[in-house]
Amino acid sequence: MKIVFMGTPDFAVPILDKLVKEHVILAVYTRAPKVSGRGNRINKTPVHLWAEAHQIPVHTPKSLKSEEEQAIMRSYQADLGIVAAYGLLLPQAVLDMYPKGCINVHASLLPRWRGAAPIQRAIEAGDKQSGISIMQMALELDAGDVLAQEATPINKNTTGGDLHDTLADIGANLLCHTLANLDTITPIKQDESLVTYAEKLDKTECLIDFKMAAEKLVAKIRAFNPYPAMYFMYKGERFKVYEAEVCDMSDTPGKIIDGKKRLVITTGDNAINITKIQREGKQPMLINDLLRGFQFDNGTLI
RNA sequence: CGCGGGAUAGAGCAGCCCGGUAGCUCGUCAGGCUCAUAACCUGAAGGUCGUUGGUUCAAAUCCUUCUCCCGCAA
Repeated sequence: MKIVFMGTPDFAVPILDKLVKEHVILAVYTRAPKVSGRGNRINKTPVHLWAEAHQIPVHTPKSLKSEEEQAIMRSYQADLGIVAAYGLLLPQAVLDMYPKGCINVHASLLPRWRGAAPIQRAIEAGDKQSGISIMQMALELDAGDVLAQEATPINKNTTGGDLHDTLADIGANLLCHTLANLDTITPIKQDESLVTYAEKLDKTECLIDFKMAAEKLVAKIRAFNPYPAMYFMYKGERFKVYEAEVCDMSDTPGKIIDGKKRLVITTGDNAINITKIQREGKQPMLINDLLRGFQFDNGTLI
């Protein structure tokens, strides 16, 4: 099939890799390059770079609402639009533009976790599984009829990064499988009573609140590993926490109980034993490595 | 030119401000002790102190070039 692809982050790249082998990608739409990163350089999105490497035309409109942009998109005369974490809303005119409509790859088992950060929110909430939903897009966000789903388990060690990679992979395969069988699939409406929303990740929620329950905190740390990463401040320095486990011990929340041979800090109900950490200016490392040359003062309240 | 931290033994760090034979914790290897151990004791190996040039009697340390890594902000 002839396809116009719309996507932005890393998540979309494995999907493109797979898609390009089985279909014709006429054009790629992605977010415009913007000033970002160290040195404030102008950086192109991962999808943008992929498209350039494959010599496929790239468009980076700020919006698809204008007639002009829609006319450009229409000129490709594609059969189908594919969307994977694009970041722009598609107007009805765009959805109607393609004979086969627009199909979206979403990283959750819809109707659970519609929205911006389904991968992290699923882990944070303690879900036992996540998955990919392929859906026929509707105007309302992530509300379209589901064409296919595939689940994957979330276990005690699954990080946000792990799940991201796994789902991108599943998404690529499931999308291609779905496209191959598109004519035989019966779309299924989402059960509106089961809808939940995955709030966008916010920097302000990354500062660890040690009054939280240990178990919830550990889940959030896992969900936010490796990005955006939960952290705490100690003597004016930021420490990102990548891995931690619940630990039986009770005291004033936020107190360093043991900072010499391991790092145990109390929480609202219990305590967490931090096992992987990153200092400013350093790579993430196991706590044992850090403690060979760096020590936390016992009894310090964070 | 957005702000800032860092590169020292296999790992993690100190030393740098106030130049003077490179150190700590751990790991590794050898030996010892022990019923036994991730315990303890003794000993050993292992570093052109990221790169370039300079200052100096002398540079990990002061100045300079470049490379790489990372935190913040957006």
